[in-house]
Amino acid sequence: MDDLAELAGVSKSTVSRALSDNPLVSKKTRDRIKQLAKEHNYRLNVNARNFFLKETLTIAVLMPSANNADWRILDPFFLELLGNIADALNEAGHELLLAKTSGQSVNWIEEYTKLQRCDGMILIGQGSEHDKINHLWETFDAFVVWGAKLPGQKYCSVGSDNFNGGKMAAEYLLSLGRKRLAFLGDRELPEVMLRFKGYLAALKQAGIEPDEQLELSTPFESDAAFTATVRLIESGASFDSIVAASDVLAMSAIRALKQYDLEVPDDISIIGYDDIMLSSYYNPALTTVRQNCAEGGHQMVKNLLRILDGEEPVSVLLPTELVIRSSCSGPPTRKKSR
Amino acid sequence: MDDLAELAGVSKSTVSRALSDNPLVSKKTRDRIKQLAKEHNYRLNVNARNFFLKETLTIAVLMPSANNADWRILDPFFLELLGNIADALNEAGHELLLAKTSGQSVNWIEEYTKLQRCDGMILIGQGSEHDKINHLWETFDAFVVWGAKLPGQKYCSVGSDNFNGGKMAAEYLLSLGRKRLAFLGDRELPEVMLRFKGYLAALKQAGIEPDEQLELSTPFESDAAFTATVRLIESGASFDSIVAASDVLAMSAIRALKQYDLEVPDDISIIGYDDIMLSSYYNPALTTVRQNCAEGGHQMVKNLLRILDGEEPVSVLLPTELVIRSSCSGPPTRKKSR
DNA sequence: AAATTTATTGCAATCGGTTGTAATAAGGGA
DNA sequence: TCCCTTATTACAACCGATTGCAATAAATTT
Repeated sequence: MDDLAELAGVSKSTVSRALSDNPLVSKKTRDRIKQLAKEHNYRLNVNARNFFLKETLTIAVLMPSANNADWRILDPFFLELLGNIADALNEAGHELLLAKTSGQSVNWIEEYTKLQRCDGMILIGQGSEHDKINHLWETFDAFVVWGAKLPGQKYCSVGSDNFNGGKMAAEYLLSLGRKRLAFLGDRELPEVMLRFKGYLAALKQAGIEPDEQLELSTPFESDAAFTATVRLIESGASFDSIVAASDVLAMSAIRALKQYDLEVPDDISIIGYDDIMLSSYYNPALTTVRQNCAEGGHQMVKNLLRILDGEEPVSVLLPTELVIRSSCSGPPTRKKSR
Repeated sequence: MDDLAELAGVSKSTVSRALSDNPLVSKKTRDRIKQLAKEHNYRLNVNARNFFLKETLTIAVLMPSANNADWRILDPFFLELLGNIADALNEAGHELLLAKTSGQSVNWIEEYTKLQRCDGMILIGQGSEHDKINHLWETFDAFVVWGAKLPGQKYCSVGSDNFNGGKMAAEYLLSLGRKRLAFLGDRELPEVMLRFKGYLAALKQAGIEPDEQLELSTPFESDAAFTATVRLIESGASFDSIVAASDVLAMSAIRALKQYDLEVPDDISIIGYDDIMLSSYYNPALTTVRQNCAEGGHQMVKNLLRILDGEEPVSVLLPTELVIRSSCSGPPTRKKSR
């Protein structure tokens, strides 16, 4: 920069101001300096700048890591979400740092930010840490979480309207004439819990008694859903449809059903959640509850930047949308349902 | 840090050295200072440190962006790969910056690094930029690419043995007694081109004349593969199996086949590539060529760090592995194949 | 005990920007 | 023409670490 200043015959400070479009510098010299900078392809050292300004223009995204081990077993939905966050961040001129806790505690979030690695964080899913996160918020607020909106929640979250999504899914099956709906998903996760409550609400509204036998709570991991479905089938419990808490779970379930020669959608109808890209490619194409993750990404970024500017964030509940494809149909045609 | 120095009754430089385990400082004071730092939970300002040392301990990963527009339409395989890169980077104590070109030219790679945003880059796929990248390498080498190993290539790449993978896929179908193999994939991409060549080699070896009608070159985008398959079916060309250049393409193709009441694997067998997580969930479960993307992630990181240390990188060709599931079977049983 | 070597520690410059404040140049009115 | 106001530009301190080199303290040798 000193060199550039010399070239332009001005001082370093003038160059600095010129490059940042500071009106203290006359437009003429500003343009001249910018021109020179371009010619000599001078690049501003972002590191130095960030160092002085104490900001990083970087947001870290913390992906959930199942059992703090590898997160290769990630749901494609989160990855799509990540893409959308990246887009939104880019538009806002920020960088995206992909972070990983590897079993750290919640206040690692604060540590990490204070370390000046990032200006703030986006957490994907509050998991079972809701209380801790709520507590963290009291002293440190530079984060936004993707997930459920819980009672008494103080931090800012963005997520789909899980209760309604679950309700919508169950209602749809009921409207098709299905009566024995199973629920599949890990209720430890608050988002899933809400979807489950929505499912219960729909049953209640239809005057159907919930049946605990049909409430499958399986961990998020790869094959647990498959096994759970198999167990359900073998238990002999009667069911004619499944509300799954994610598309991946739905797919696992379908695989299990096929193995027992149960046809989807005829014998058993099944509805997923998320509408990941591959749902439409699936066979049968998955009827599912769509989460608008593009909007979600934008809202999270918007809120985080708002917080960093000292403004009030506003949690948002994105509307969910039913995407009807072919994995659900009217009441069982064959006798094979149980 | 000054405060800490005062607290410890030593100078700032001693503190700095103590915290970085410099043997110039006696072990006793080193421990004492570290202890104090912990007590007063002092955190080193990484930004300041990086600024001085001119390094960032950050590696940027550049994901391919179809038509320089949104990369929401990303193949899950790349996302799995991303996860593995993140793991490898973490082990090596580096951060992962997720970058996006948004239509910039190749030498943006150099710009970006020189800007001190990262120490180096990992490019996912060389796309059609092979020559430019090769040229860039002459003057700037802080990057590694995931992709094909091409003749005359100077830069370092890590990727699966695409030629062999393609060959392996075709050979498997041939070994099952299939004779009319179609190929589905975008040959503009060098990786796909190599798989295609492997496919051709297998045909040749089996004494089968390739048929241009069966060589579908479709862009990577979402529905192109579906349409291409439909066109193939409607063209009336006779084929009994498909070698797809990715699992996602295979899934699209299967959807098209189903629509025309062609059974997979009986009427048409189909083999994918990648072995993404959902392949085993698919219906039918996809027989596919597995790329070891965990190993791939590690190798890329290892090579990049090697380059940054001034050592020679070594391109690697990962062995591929055939994963047999149920989307391929012996010769067509029904007459429906065309 | 003095001299010399070796082990620690401190001083001060430095990285490459930004910005408050002082200094200078330009413009306007009397 | 001179003085005062306003628009530009320059000076220099600062951000928070690292490190070469000088200085001091401790240990060893004579």
